Amino acid sequence: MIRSPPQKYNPKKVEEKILDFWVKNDIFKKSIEQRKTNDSYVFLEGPPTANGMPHPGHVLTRVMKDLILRYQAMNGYYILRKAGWDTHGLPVEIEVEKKLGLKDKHDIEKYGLKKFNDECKKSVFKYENAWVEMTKRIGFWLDMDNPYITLKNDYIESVWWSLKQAWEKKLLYRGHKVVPYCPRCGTALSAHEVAQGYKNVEEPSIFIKFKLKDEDAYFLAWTTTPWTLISNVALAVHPNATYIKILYHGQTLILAEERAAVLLKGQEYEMLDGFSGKDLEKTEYEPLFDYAKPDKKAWYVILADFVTMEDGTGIVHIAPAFGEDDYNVGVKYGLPVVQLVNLDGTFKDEVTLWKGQFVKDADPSIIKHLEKEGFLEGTKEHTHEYPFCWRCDSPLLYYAMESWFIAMSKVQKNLVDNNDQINWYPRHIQQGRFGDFIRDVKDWALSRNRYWGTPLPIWICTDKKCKHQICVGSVDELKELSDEFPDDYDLHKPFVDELTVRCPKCNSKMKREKEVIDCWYDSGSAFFAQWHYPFENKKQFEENFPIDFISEALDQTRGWFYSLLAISTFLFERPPYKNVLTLGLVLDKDNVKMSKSKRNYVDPTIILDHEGADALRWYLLSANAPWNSTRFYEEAVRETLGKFILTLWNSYNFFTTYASLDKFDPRQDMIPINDRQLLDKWILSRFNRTVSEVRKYFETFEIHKAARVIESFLIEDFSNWYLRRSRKRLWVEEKTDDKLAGYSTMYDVFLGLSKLLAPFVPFITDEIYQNLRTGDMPESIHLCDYLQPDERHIDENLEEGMRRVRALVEVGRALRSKVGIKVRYPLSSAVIVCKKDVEVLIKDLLDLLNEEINVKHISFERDTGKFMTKTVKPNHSQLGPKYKAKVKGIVTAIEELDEHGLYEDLTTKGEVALSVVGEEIKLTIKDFKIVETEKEHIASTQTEDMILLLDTTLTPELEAEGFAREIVRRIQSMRKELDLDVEQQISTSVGISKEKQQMLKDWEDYIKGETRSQAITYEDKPTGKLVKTWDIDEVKATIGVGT
RNA sequence: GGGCCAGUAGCUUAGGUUGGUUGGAGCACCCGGCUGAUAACCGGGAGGUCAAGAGUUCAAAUCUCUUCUGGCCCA
Repeated sequence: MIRSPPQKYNPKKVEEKILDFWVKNDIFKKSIEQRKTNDSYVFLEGPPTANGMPHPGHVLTRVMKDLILRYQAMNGYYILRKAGWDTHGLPVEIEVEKKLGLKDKHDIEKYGLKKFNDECKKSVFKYENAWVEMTKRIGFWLDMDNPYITLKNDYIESVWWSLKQAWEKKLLYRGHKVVPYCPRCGTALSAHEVAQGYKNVEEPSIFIKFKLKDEDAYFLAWTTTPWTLISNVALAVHPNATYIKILYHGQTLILAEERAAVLLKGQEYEMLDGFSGKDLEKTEYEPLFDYAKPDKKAWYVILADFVTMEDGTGIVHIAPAFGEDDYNVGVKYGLPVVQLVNLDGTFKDEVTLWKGQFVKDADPSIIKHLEKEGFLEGTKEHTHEYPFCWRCDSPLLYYAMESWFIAMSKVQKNLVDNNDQINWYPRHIQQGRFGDFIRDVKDWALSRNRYWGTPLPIWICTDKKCKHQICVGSVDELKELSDEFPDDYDLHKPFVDELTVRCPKCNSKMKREKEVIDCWYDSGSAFFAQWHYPFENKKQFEENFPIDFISEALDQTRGWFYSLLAISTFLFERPPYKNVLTLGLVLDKDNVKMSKSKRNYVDPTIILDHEGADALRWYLLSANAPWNSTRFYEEAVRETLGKFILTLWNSYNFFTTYASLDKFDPRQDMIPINDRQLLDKWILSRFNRTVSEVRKYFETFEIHKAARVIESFLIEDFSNWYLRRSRKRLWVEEKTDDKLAGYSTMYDVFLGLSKLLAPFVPFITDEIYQNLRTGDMPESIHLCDYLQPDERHIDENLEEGMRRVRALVEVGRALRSKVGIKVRYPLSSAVIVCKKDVEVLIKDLLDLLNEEINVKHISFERDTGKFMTKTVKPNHSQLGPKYKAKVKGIVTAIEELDEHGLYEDLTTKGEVALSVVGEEIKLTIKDFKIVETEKEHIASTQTEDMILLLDTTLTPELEAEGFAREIVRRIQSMRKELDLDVEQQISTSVGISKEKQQMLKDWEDYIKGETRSQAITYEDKPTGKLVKTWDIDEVKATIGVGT
């Protein structure tokens, strides 16, 4: 039996009830288990780090993943939804350092690695509860009881296995490379980590003069990093550029001609000489500082192609220790690597003036010093992007460091091929942002000089002669090599470093390379490591590879999306996933990216409490294309609640109120669709079309479009038209077939709509479903199948006819408002002038039009002749050019003619002859404008190819009927004010003039019926529970309502 | 400096592939109507140099180029 739910919708209460229902009845588990024998749809959860609170961006990814998975599940696919946690890496260490008050790596070692890593392990799950709660609360169905966790021994063992594969393919090497380095974290960062942290900064850039050794002249160079000048060893020029020597403010300077033209524009200088870059090679100059004691020849001009003429002076200062280009060109020329900076980013002791200072902080003081020494030519504020550490926000330094690498450049071709096989949404990322990155792939700097991470499984023999290197690929292998290996072990530091490992060649002790690995490698291994492959679950791995669908935010493009592809490419030589949906960022109300530091993000739990998960989900899913950024703020979600969720609830409430009153039973009372009204057939046609569009949009992940077609179906078609037009049908006392047809249709639509919406808004849909379902249906909507459109119920002509009728209603109402006759007053007739085929489309739907614009009778005509008068007026723009000065005379002549006769003559004879100042002029219809005017008591309007005419005559009878409706409306509003039940009977007394009483006489039954009045009495002073006096168009009426 | 995405009413946005009547909606505002759906509904009004400029074309919000602004990514 259909119940009538509470009128007010309380999102939090309903959603918590449904959550409880799911848990108590194991619905999530059942939704997976019941599809166990079906084809599977493989999903991989990108593991979040649980050591920070979830924010709106995380909510968006989780909502989107859930939507797709629910959709595919309802389509019958078997989907595992294993949760995952990313647990290693710097962010965790930083948290712990803060907590323990440790300032740097030295502090950590002093504190003890075992204790430190134990703290890290604890810290990782600090916010796990908040994450689990959020995930559940928003309705993201994820198996959080059996997650994969990157810190587990099994997981690490799988990662080691994969590294050994790389080792055996000779892809792992220890290299020397200039890498972005975080002085605070004390570790190098990989390219995709650097990519996380570019910021625009405004910094001083300076022009410096380097004095030539054998001449009283200066090279003018430019830099944005003054602190690197101390380690300067060379100046680079472009071999093919032209350089000039000039006299400027009494000094001789050398710089690129092209740059001089820009920098010294409008200033006076004297050209002394010119040469090409090549001519300058090997020219020696004097160092700015004497701190460096290079072991090789330094301080001369070298040639380099990377010198640009876009900024600076065309002369670039070279410090091989601090730049990739610098390092490479240094190798070529055999330049010394002068390294005067400690690993913590401070100057070494030999730099007496600034020793111990952080290099970037020393910039202003260095600039001052250069100025004092006369080497500074000028400064300029320069805005550019500079990389910062993605976690601790320190500015990165470029450093020549030793590190372990994976030679991704060797498999670049495979990466490109594999990328080509992936479906990217949106498409442009494939060859754009991601493709660019892959085509120019750099070797992956894998090792990290840190503590909390998967240890690099490489051991090197300590014997000076042997130096044998091994990469360990399993726990058994390590056991084999170790003197002692306990049963209770933990594959982290310091355990792995405390093992005594023997060299298989010489039996000497081996020492592990002390680094841990990039945590992006951990998460990128998830597709096999989650199964402890290849040590266990081989079958499961094979069934779940490749992955059908992954989805994360745009910032993962070169993060997780890349690390998955990279690892899968060198391990299995194939792409790891087939479809990847890249999500836009979540921005605040002012279009600014949400970040902790700006504190501009909304706490999702507040919105979940106020507006609920469904409204939150619907907003995120419908606001924008998934890959576009979406603004997020509470008012927006509140609007969604009002517009969509509550419209759904109110219309559902409307249906159930009446259906329960009539004890509508879907098992017995359903009327076959063929026996229902056109209106019913129409909404079912619209519904099935909506279903088919929704499915179409899912194919291409155009989720916003899917959501919008549903929204417009619900609001425009179903709520604002179908239900509005069906109200009267439900208002009859008896259980008529038509009323049952209405209930049947509403039942069909609500049941169908709930299924259609279930993946989007899983709570309210299950709430509705629970009320509508009959015993033979699954116990939750999430155990149902998704809908297929039923083509038999799609009726093109019916939809087109209805569209036209609605268009007529629109202009009809506008017309009434224009002529000033309220809709409440009926008019006797309307005429539609249109073609035969249009008439066929709409003739069966005219009852709707009748009621909406309140006319007694509607008929069709092919032309407007009976109602409109056609006259003609001279068309000046035609006549003007032809007759010039005579026009005035022509117009006067026309005015003297009978205007009706004129039109007749023009249409029958084709022309009229006028005599103007003795001259005969013949005019055709083209020389006139045709003007149509309505005859008396006719109003006209037009839409598309249909003209609607109204007879505006108000007879006394019509006026009486309208007045009766005025009275009804007042009584109804009083009923409402009294908060009466729908069925409650009342007694009504009316105080009104005798004349109006007479008017109402014929309509008493109507008034009684509409207002459920047992009797209507006329009294001078009406009585009742509520008595009100109304002004009805200057008529005073006092009405009393009693129960 | 390069790449990608975007810029439409006060706000949120549709349309853009396939150029073609007067650029649609919603929120907010004003006027009117309707209502036994009270976080409603219907009609009307006001609000747009479709970021700017140029080009192609009979015709450009739509295609092309340039510029500006914002976002993201890279160097």
